[in-house]
This record gives sequence, structure tokens and C-alpha cells, in this order.
Amino acid sequence: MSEPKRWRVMLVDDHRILLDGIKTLLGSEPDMEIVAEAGDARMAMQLLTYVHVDLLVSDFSLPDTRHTDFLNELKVKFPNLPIVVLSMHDEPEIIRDVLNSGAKAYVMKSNSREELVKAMRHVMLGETYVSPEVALKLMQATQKTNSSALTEREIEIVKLIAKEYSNKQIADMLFISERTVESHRKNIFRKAGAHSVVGVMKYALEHKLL
Amino acid sequence: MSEPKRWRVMLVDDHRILLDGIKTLLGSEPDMEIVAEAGDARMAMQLLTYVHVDLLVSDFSLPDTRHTDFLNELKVKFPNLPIVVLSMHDEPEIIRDVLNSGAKAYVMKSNSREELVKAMRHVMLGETYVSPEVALKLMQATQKTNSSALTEREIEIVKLIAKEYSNKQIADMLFISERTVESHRKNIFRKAGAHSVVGVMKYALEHKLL
DNA sequence: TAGCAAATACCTAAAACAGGGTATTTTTAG
DNA sequence: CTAAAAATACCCTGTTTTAGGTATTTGCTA
Repeated sequence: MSEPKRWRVMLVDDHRILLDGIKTLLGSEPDMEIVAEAGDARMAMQLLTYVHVDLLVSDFSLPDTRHTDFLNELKVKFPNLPIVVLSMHDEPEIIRDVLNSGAKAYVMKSNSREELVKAMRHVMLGETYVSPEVALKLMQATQKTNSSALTEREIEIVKLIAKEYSNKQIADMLFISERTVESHRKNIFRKAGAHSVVGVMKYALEHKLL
Repeated sequence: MSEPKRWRVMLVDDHRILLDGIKTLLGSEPDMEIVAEAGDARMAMQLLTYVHVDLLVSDFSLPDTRHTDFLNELKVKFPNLPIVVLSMHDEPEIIRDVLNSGAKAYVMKSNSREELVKAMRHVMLGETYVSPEVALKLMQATQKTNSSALTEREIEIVKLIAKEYSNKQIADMLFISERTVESHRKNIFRKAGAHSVVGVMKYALEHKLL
């Protein structure tokens, strides 16, 4: 009988239990073969230099790197390696970041094993894939005209407020008058619907300005 | 040949892939049998009312409840059901919360499958169990005299400050004088080493007071 | 090039806050 | 029962912030 083509897969996840689980799960798929495992980005990069891998399935959050850093490094060193990202986050910003950083598929950990396998097969066919839940989240996000209405300068000032600088200090470091800072501040308050710095901070956190 | 006693296990985790993985993993253990699965606390509680379960293995974070709420509810309704908590968090406060809320074991998702199985067996023998990593974290924590130095009342006031209430408003809602609020506030600032509300907010976030 | 958004700057006045105290009552723990 | 810790309350003073304006300059774009 003819040997079926088996894709050589590398798994990256710092949660051993999940990693073991996925390995066992994929063991029953005839066209997949786990040839490498890593618990963090460093180990993954090292293994990739001497193990031939057709497909990489990686956790979104790794202990030793920020997600997009890892993806960007991979894009540079192994531009043809397709990547499926497994994540527990469903925030549109994160999903977008991941896909923009070169991942070919985004699957939630709350999805079924079938979704993961489906994503892997799609990716091996050169297609990108996001699970239905993820697609939904992305759709919803495009609806609301997000992005805070704050201008660049205002965001700059919000960041300085978050660092506990007073109006006077901010004025000094931006080489503008204290009056100007007050004006910006006033506009920030209005736009954020805040009545105290705390409100501005909440707004900044919600809109990921910090 | 004699039937070996198999423990009837229920798995609770909202990440299907992990759940499927663990199920497959435990499939090879001769003394464990997965008899129920749930993706959230509600479903778990329902299933427990009519499925006989010897041991519950639950994710720490579930979509529909705060961890300790679920554990407390279990303690009331099923006081004799031993629980192994699987978690990705290694913060001592969380570990302590979980164990204080009645869980018999705490295992990290980054631990090996053997750890999970070991924890389950220990628990079935009536013992408590934490994986070596977890034990280490707990040890380290007892060293530093942690817990914010803030008193109950001060924490209460920090929370109100975070909700953007002014001293006057806080005074009104706590039925104390504005002077008193100012005093508390002053002490909070001193203890937190802050020089503005933003500093207090950062302190509060770091010490998980909000 | 006319128009608009953004950034700049100033004025005023009330309110809130920060920081320095001190002092009394209530609670807690030894 | 007593000492310490916490909660309560007030005083004072100067500073900062908030909130309401108006106005000029700059840079982009239709």
C-alpha cells in the first residue's frame, strides 16, 4: 500500500498538558505527524534550524516573548513556514495583530479539535483560516468605528498623565505652555466623557492607549 | 479477571481542545474513566445532579463564574466531591484562594500529564496535592510580607476613588465626614508611595484591590 | 486657495486635592 | 484589662485641577 503524505508538524505551547493533549489528539489523524515540540519561543527557533517542519502550530502567549515578536522573527527566518495560532483570546485587536504578523490561521482553544485540524489542512493548502467564532468577532469589530477619537498629541498627553506628571511637568517636557496642556486635557476629558483623571485612565485602558 | 476499580471523573474546561486532549490523555490510565464533561460551571452543576462522579477536574477560569464562586457552590452542594483545579496562573494569591475554597489539588497547565495524574491519584486517596512548581510559588510568597498594608476601610475608599467619586461623594456614601475621607486618602497616598490618584490606581492594580 | 482640524495659548473662578499637623473614639489582639 | 491599630474628625495652607470661555497659528486637503 502507498505511504500517505504526512505533514511534519511542530507544536509550541508552554502548557505541557495542552501540548500532550494535542499531540495525542493529532495522533489519530493520518496526514499529520508531530515531529517537534517546544515550550517557548527560544526552543522553537532552535529546533526549527535543524528539524524540517511543514507546519507550525503555536500557542498565542509564550512565556519568553511577545506574540508578535515571535511571529515576526519566524517570518524573517522561515518565511515559507505556515503557522496556525492557537489562542484563548477573542479580542479583535489581538486576532488582527496575529494575522497581520504572518500567521495563516487563528483558532481558539475553546474551539473543537475538528476546527484545529480543519485549520491545519486549510493552511497546508496555502489558504488562510479562522474559525467561525473568530470570523464573527472580526466582523463585529469592523462595525463599531473604533479607535479613540483622540488626536496624536492628546494621546501623547494621556500617556504622560498616566505617568503621574502634572500639567506643569508635561508642559515642560513637551516644550509647550501649561495653558496648552490644560486645553488638551480639557479636550481629552470631553472626548473621554471623564470627570477626573481616573476616568481618563479607564478610557485609556479601554482604548489601549497605554 | 477482576475488574479494576475505575474512578469516575468529570472534566470541566471551556477550552474544548484542552478538554479533548485531557480526555484522550486519561484514556490510557487504567483507573480513570471520564464520565462527564462540561464547558462551564452551570453545565457542570447540572450534570453533577444526575451523574455520579468520584472526582472533578476543573479549569481555574470558567466563562460564567468567578473561580471561587464555583468552588464554594460545589462545597455546599457536593461537600464530599474532591476537586483538582487545573490552572495557568501561578500567582500565590490565586493558588491560596483556590485551596482555601475547597479544592484538594492545584496543578498548572504547564505541568506534565504525569503531574495531573499524580494529583488525581493523591486526591482519591484523600490527600491534598500541589505540583512542585506550585509548592515553590507558595513558599516564595510566604517569604515576603505581602498583602498591601492598606486597611479594610482604606481599600474600600480606594475602590470608590477608582469609581471616580470625589471626597465629598465618598464621605456622603460612607456616612463619614469629608475630613475623615481626606485622612484616609492621605494615609493611602503615604502607604502607596503615590503623589496623585494615578499612582494610587497603579498601586491598587498591582495589589489587585480593584 | 478656502476651509477645517489640530495644536497652540490665554483668561477666570470655583472646586478639589495634597500635605502638614493633632486628637478622640472604637476595635482588635495579647 | 491594656496597648496598639484603625477609624473617625478637624485645622490650615498652598497647589492643582476642572470647567467655562476665546483666539491665533499651522498644516493638510478638497
